[in-house]
Amino acid sequence: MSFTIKDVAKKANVSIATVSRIINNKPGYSKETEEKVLQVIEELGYHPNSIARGLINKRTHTIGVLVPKLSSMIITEFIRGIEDITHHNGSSVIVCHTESNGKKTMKYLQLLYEKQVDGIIFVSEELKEEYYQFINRMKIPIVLLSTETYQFPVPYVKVNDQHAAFSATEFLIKKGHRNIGMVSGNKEDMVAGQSRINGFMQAMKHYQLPVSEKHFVSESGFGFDDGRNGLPRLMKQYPDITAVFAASDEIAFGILSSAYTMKINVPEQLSVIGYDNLSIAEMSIPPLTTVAQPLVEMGEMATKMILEIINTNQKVESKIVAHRIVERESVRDLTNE
Amino acid sequence: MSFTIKDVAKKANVSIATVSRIINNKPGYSKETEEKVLQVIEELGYHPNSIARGLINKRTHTIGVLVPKLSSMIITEFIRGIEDITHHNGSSVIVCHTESNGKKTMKYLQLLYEKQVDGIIFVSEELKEEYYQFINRMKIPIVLLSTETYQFPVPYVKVNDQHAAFSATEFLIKKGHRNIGMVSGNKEDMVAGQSRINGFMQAMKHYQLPVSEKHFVSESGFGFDDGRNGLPRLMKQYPDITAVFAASDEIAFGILSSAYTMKINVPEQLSVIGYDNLSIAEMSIPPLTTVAQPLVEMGEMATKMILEIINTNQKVESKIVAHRIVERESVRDLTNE
DNA sequence: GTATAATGAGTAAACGTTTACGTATTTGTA
DNA sequence: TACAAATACGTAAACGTTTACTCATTATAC
Repeated sequence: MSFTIKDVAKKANVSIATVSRIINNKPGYSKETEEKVLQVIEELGYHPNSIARGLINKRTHTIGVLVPKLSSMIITEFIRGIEDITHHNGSSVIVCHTESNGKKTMKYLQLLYEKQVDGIIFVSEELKEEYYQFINRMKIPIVLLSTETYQFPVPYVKVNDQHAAFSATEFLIKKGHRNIGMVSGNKEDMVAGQSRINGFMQAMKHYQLPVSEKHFVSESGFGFDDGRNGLPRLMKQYPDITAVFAASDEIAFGILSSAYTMKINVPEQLSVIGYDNLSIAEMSIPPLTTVAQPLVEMGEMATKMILEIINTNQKVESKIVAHRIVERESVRDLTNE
Repeated sequence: MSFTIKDVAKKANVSIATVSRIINNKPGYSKETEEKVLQVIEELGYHPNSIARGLINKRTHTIGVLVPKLSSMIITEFIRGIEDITHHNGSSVIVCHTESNGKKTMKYLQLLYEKQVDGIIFVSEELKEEYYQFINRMKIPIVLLSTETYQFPVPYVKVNDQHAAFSATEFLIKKGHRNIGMVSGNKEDMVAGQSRINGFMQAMKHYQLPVSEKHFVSESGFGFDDGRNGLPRLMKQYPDITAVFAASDEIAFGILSSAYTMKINVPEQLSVIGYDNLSIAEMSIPPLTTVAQPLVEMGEMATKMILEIINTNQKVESKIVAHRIVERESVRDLTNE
């Protein structure tokens, strides 16, 4: 293998304690010894072994991230924010995708514990009791990202889904649309399911528009294919429709694609609003109007929170972050026509 | 903190050596002790500390991945393959994005060494001498993904870029196109720059088509904006163009978007072929014809290779993987018209 | 000049494992 | 029955650090 602190100590004719003090900037050595040791370190190309450090310090400078699936673009953006902050703080990240599978999640939780991560960011998924108990027993700090819990004292950062869905729907209404449908993802989904539907309904009711079964289509997930399948079904049960609220940008892309093959022009014949503001939302044709979650920033915030808990050992407050509508070209304005 | 092997040993009235043997399936204990110990482990919820294990075993079951930037979608797909195999092998991954910055790269290389990763996958970037020297001195196994080196004895997995670019161009030619342009990314890029241009030129020459300055436009990168900017420039210097080869799918999306705003119909007025076959290539409008690199599989292969090096301590062979054309709807067939 | 404090350094224990080695007990063999 | 071999365990060293303690030397104060 390569050199250890012992080699440095020997070559510099000092004790390992002194070397340790020097590389950690703890007092207790003279200018000359410092220089000598530093030079030896340089010569040898010595780098301290952080595994050994971790063992004694109980800090591994690693944080674990649990995500449902890696393929989802929204996850990618969260991770971007997370890795950014983590690396800026001299730590690194281990990402695990659970595929929303309880067994797998527990397995990864154990893995992360065994690897002694300093903290965990739990993303876009329900924090089940079993998970919480484990994390709690093992005393691993945790924060939730894009999900929440009423049951356990765990801080989170997310947008208010119902409110955001309300805003999206309201936006459509204010653009003069009356016949509005929704393609929702998995209704059972704790975080993105029912609350977005509720927001949609609430907006419709608030503006005294009828809302019934035919306005909805629920798919099994929040992906492209769900949108592709959803639109034809929705059009069939609700032919008068002029606008649709997609529960995610990926669903919206599916809708765009489906409309394209059905030769329905967006936004001339059909308006589409998405949810998330993925970075590719501006790349679609037409560019997608959507309700933005500040995804990268949310990742950053969650990371700062976990880091704060780790460093200060104190609780932090949950954060509801603001959403906003990003208007691009997929929604037609009916009001001034 | 939580329980250690000592706690288990004490509670089970055995020595820590016995406990260790049991959790590692090494011989040397009776059925009864095993049961007793296993039960205590269960009761206590004991999990071995892999930091301590790593210290003594010199295996951390962690591999490091160095990528140029995280935002690029192609990287995301590589990582998907990498994480999959890694996790299936009971290891985990630390991803570092270097932003193609030498200083940062060295910093991360040190980080990965300090964290004692078992191996490194180096993605889509030139392996500079400085990097190699470091890795070599530290004796960290490495494999290259989507990049190669003639200078150092390091295995890689990639497609033959020039060949693939040739195929893409040839595809266009066989569809009856004669006036073909190319939007290339950064020409300086070791891996995706000149060789794709060469493949394009080679195909043009092979089919006796003229090729000159006006056929090319080079941008600073391989992203969406590069495509968006590239198309107008290309159209200006080469108005007769009927087809364009984009050096990446992201560039192709930019071209699609640019064509949309310029009211140029794809593929009726302009054909576009991309490069990569990102998973979103089928989501674009129109769905993108492209030369496919098997991205996820390439990530998987690189991971299997690094794992093999780590486990067997032997060299492995580099792999050139096959590309193929994925025909979708962005290229017009001029031959039977 | 002596007592006291500050400085510069070394020694050794600790972190939580694995494992080489030693030893007592059991089993097998003749 | 006696002895060898196998089995079941324990002891202690090692992995590469950090750090509490200790101690000698030098500086400071009177």
